[in-house]
Amino acid sequence: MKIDIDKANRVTLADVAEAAGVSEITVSRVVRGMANVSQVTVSKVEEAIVRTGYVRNRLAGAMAGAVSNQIAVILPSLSNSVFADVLDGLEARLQSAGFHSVLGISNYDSEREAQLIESLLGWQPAGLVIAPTLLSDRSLRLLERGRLPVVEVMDIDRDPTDMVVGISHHQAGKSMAYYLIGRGYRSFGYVGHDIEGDHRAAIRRDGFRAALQENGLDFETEARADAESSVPLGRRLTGQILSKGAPRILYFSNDDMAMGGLFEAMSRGLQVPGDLAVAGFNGLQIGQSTPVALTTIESHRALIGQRAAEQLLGRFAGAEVERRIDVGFTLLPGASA
Amino acid sequence: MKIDIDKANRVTLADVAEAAGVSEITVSRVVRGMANVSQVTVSKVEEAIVRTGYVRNRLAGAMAGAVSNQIAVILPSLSNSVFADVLDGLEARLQSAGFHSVLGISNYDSEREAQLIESLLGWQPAGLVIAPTLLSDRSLRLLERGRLPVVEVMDIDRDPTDMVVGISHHQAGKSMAYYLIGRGYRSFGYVGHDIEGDHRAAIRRDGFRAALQENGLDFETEARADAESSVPLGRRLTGQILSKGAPRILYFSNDDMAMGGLFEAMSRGLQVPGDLAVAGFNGLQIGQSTPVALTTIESHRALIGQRAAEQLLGRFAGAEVERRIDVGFTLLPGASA
DNA sequence: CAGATCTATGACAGCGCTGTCAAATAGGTC
DNA sequence: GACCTATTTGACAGCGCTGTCATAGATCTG
Repeated sequence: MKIDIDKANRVTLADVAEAAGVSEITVSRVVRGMANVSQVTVSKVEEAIVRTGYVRNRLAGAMAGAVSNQIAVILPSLSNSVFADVLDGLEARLQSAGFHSVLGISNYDSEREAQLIESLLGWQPAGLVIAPTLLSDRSLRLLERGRLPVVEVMDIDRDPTDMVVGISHHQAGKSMAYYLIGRGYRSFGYVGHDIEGDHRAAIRRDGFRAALQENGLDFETEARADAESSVPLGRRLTGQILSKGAPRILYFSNDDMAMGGLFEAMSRGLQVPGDLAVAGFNGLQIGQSTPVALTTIESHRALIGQRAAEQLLGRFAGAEVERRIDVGFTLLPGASA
Repeated sequence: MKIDIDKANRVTLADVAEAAGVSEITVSRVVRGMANVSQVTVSKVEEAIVRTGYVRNRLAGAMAGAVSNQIAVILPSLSNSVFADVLDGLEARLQSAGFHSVLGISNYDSEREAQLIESLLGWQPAGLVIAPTLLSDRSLRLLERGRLPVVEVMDIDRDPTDMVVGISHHQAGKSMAYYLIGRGYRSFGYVGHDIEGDHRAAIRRDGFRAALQENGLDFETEARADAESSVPLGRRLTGQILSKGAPRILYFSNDDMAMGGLFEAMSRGLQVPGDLAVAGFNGLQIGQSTPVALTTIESHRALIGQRAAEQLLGRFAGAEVERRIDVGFTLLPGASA
């Protein structure tokens, strides 16, 4: 389904040129803020632009000049605030440099992801930012052929096609486990959401588990569901675990889930961390405002977006930029574990 | 700052045409899935497309054919999950119809908003969706001149330029007040964030207050800050109010703030709703999972996005669509008030 | 089988802009 | 004033695609 844009009586450069009594190219120069136009002409043209109500046609500009200020952005989801945060940081930085993002949401579906890449590439964007689900071969081929700067974001645990900005989720998982073991915990349980789709959550869990095993430990219980992460899901699964004798501490796949755990414990009148300790991942603001602050790992999502933008901008400016940026994570030692 | 797209050895329609031994226009027809091409030719061309690695150039297509599948979307913020939800609903619907959104974030700044409109309009989008901050005259002129379908989203309390999808925030405020008065509350306080920027919050407050006044009541206390809404802010302001003798119930500018209030009360060992009752707005999922579920109003944000998309799609299809869509709100009677 | 009707394919122009190169004008120097 | 170096302006082609109109076969009708 496509639409006719009203082509009739649209104001073009030629119209402005005529109104100002100069040539098209001169108007073009003024519009683009180029230096080599006399002050007098600039004012004449600017006046004519206002008078005619000219709006720049970037389509034609991008076409003729082989430049674009659009950046393709592909994310797995927006209902998860984590990606909204990344997008927020990205947009802020891109926007201040005069770029716009064109969005695609893959819903953790790698076929859809490939389609999106192809479709968005068709707009000849200047760059691409993607939080990959599980890049299919087709996707990879498209990216390579694209010959445009590509930044993969979120996890740096695997090798990027071009550039990558994020943190090591494996390390994040491990770090949390080390911290908790150091705090004296020995009896662990895991509560997670759909790990098939969210491979980063899976990597964190693996890291956590690896650290446990280094210490001769393992998860005693697990509760998982094939659904997107959410507070109610965390609550429900925690309820399940509690009803069959819980471990001393629960590691959640992320803060949403952990908040659910916290609430379920509170509802049952359990003391956190006395009766049940809780740890999450992401460092969501809300988790730091609960009566018992959540022990979690701040994943600096907005910063990831920002850095991704900067990688692109650097490339555009012709700079040599690093292929791999680790923004690092911060363990937030709350009262919950 | 602009960038050279690698123009060299890019595969064009002409290349595919040559490879397939047909004319450009025939390839174009195949690419666009038009009916009037023989099956034999289609397969030849498809094979050639794969062989050459052709990627459609939508820039040129949009330019030549006066069609675009881009939709400009302008939102005040993304860190507020409310807008992320709208965007989520919008994207889902648009994407399934083959459209992409080009994003702009105004940061509640109406000057910025006007710039974004102008800039995004330059990409000749097929439509525009905007959650207006406070449309300046300049913005309005741009929209009118744009001659493209425009959907304003969020609040339907004022007249739209073209179409509007949302709810009446005034009514939402009123409804909550009526409900609470009906529940027997008589002593009210208000806790709000930056009302200058977020005029919808202001409208809700006005509605709430109007309903109070109809009953000979008014807010006894108010606490406000010139910051974006957040859980910690809600908590801090609630703290302030509580330390100088609180009213029986607090109406918060939204659920984030209300969650903060809830947590502050819990921290102080107050019973909710026994010692302090709490009401919010938005119906965030998390507020329904707390030990004491939040009394709030579900604002159906994803639905707003979805409907906005449908308005556009309807227009594109040439249908007569309503100018004003009220998606309605749902009062969620939680245990908190 | 002439004439009418489809179906499949192509030629051509042009969307609105900008890169390139050339020309005209202004300003400076001895 | 002759010559040289900016500075400012413009002519022209072409980016890659699609709308329009034309043409050549194929199919049908009585």
